[in-house]
Amino acid sequence: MTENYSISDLAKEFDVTTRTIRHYEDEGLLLPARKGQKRIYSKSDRTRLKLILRGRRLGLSLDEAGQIVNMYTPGSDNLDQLQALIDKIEEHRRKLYQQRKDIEMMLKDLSEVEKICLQAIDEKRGT
Amino acid sequence: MTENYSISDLAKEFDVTTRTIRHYEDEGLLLPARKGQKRIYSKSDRTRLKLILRGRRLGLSLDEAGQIVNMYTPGSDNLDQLQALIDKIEEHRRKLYQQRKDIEMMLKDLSEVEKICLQAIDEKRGT
DNA sequence: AATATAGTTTACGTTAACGTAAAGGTAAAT
DNA sequence: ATTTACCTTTACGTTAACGTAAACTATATT
Repeated sequence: MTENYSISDLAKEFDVTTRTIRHYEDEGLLLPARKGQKRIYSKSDRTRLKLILRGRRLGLSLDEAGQIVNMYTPGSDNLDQLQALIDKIEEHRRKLYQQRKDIEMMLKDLSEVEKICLQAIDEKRGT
Repeated sequence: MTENYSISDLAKEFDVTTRTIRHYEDEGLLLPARKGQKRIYSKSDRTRLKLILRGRRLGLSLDEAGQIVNMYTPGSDNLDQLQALIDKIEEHRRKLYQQRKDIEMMLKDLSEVEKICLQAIDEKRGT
């Protein structure tokens, strides 16, 4: 087992270009193994990519997305750093709350607009 | 009444630069009245700005944000266009659902990471 | 053996969303 | 009257996140 993926495997699965994936590597967000020249992506590489893309969908910069992903593998022994990490988590959490609020409001607004549209259509029909 | 605002009023309120607001005007997303040279923003101008910024926080491009805001003032008499608008609403709604899912997952992940951090800190303390 | 397919590196190009600087206008306060 | 505080337009600059093209390698298929 231990599932491996080629670059185009992942590109297809997540609907991005290979260029994008290589770019993430250039920026230090991914570091796949090599078999000769070719990149071999492990299950955990795939997970990292998935998390990065999730961050991007939420409007994060690559840098921010990278920081979030790095949270997942603390690897830090230092108390201060762990505390700093927790602070960052809290900060990001607040952003997510705000975003969720934005989404709820926008959904509500969209329903309003839709209602108005449907009424307008109905009136047209009545003519 | 009828509340009016200067450009810096809005800039302060929404924590953006005046440059940003003027840029939105350049791109046709805002069209404030003038008093001499100066821009005068009405209540509805302010609302438009608020909606645009909300869209931006959700990762929309200026263009997309503009389209959404324009939904709020259909102004269309045409049945087909109303139907098209409803379709766009539905499409955007799907995106918001996806985003909300992303947020929930990330919040869950953050909680996990936090838990691990706290445990690590606890162990350190135990030493 | 030749063609197709998928991979590689290097490097310049593009676009959106402003930043920033220059050069100036207007109105109130000192 | 001149300093202060905002406002204006014009226009070039910047950055992130890739796109795109060129030139090359390796493997597999016909």
